[in-house]
Amino acid sequence: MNNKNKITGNNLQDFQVKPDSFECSITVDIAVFGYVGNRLKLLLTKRSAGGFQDHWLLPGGVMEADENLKDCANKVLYALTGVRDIHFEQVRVYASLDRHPVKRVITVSFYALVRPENHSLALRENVERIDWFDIDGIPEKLGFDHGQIIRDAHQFLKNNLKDKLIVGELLPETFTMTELQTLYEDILGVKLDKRNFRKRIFQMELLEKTGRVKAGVKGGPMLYRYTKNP
Amino acid sequence: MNNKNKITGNNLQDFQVKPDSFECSITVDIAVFGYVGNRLKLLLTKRSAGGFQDHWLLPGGVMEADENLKDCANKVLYALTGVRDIHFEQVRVYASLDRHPVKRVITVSFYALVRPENHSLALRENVERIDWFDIDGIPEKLGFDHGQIIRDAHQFLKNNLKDKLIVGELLPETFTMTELQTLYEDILGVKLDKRNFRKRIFQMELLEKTGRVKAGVKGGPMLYRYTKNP
DNA sequence: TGTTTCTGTGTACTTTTGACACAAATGCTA
DNA sequence: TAGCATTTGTGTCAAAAGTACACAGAAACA
Repeated sequence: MNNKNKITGNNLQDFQVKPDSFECSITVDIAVFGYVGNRLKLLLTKRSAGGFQDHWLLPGGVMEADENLKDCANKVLYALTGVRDIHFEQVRVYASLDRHPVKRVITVSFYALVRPENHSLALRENVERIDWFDIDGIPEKLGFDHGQIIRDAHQFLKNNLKDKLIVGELLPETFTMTELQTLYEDILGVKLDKRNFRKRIFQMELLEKTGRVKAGVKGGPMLYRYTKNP
Repeated sequence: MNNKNKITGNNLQDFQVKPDSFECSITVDIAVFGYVGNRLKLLLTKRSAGGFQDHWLLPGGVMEADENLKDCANKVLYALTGVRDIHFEQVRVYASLDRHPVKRVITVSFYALVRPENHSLALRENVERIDWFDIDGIPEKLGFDHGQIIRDAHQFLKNNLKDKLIVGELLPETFTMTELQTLYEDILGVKLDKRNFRKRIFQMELLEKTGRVKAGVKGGPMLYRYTKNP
């Protein structure tokens, strides 16, 4: 194998001596954001075996030979949360040499938005605990480089929120303006003006009134839903 | 290996039977943008061996066991263009099962901005041609999924241009406002108003006058440079 | 039924964006 | 070298978007 071949790289057919690959695992880690009790939360797990037993970890899984990234992320998400076909997006790749203590692991991170009350959490084998954490109350003891992955995913979520109304699965089918605003505030970590927020949201023309008000709340707030065909 | 282990994934220590990996190559493809003759260009190569001989390809290379993504991207960029330590950024990962005809290949794409006149191109082994193409004149016959990778990288560049003045290496050390504006127009694919563009750029306070004017151009345009410590 | 708490709304001000034209500087050429 | 052609460099005004701000009405709760 000469160096030129390595550089030009794409022509893998040319390699006869040894393959252009090395022992390494490809994994997917998912930052699953949820919205519980008016707080933005992140789903973390704690392992009952192996290293990092006293650390919290993002849910993640190993990619297999016959699946692509989306399939893998879907599989992991479904297996851990029971959620299928949720909106999630690739964030970035982590491939430092020393990020895993045992072997080379290359990880692609995603983020997903779910509504926790739709899915009960179950402890799996090798998972000792699984819990939602306030975004500003993430445990300090995180395994691997998951602290960085979480920061990156949260920033990615903030950036996306600027343009798009991508709260997707985070809210119930119908919701009040205050609920939507509180969600925005919690994701962005800032306080927003009620009247200006409503102005901004309404002129996106993505929501419609349901005609019903939410019971049990003073003031009788109107319930909204996403417009079907925007 | 039970399924639970696969799902929780991060605990690779637990696997004794077979590793959580499969035969696959990790490669890096770089969308190298340059600016020649007032046109935004993209660097492409044509192979002289292997498949896709009549197709153009992004420069790319195989990652090795002892290097991380940045090192690998630097290596590839240096080997192909002679450029070192250039600003480049991760764009995204491509991992479809069928994107390479021979084996499983997972590719991380980057983009880089260089100034072609600083670096002469050399044909390497297995590279039959190497050339700059206008961004709106990219050949149709591209190997693998490089058409998609190029579109994604170009979009990424556009998005970044909105906030930051990241023209980095694309212009010479000193340049006129018109040159900078033409570059912006070519990256974004739109016409901009001269006075509004200058207003926007100046209030970023990233440029300073050199005090010299560019010779050979009517009107005697002022030359600017980046402010050293912003 | 009174009190408390939350909702829902409009206006004035500031900032940002976008459209638009002409005199001065230099290159070019006859 | 004089005149012409081209390119630079600059300001104002209008529209749009963003920001600050207060109070009456609805429903819960006691």
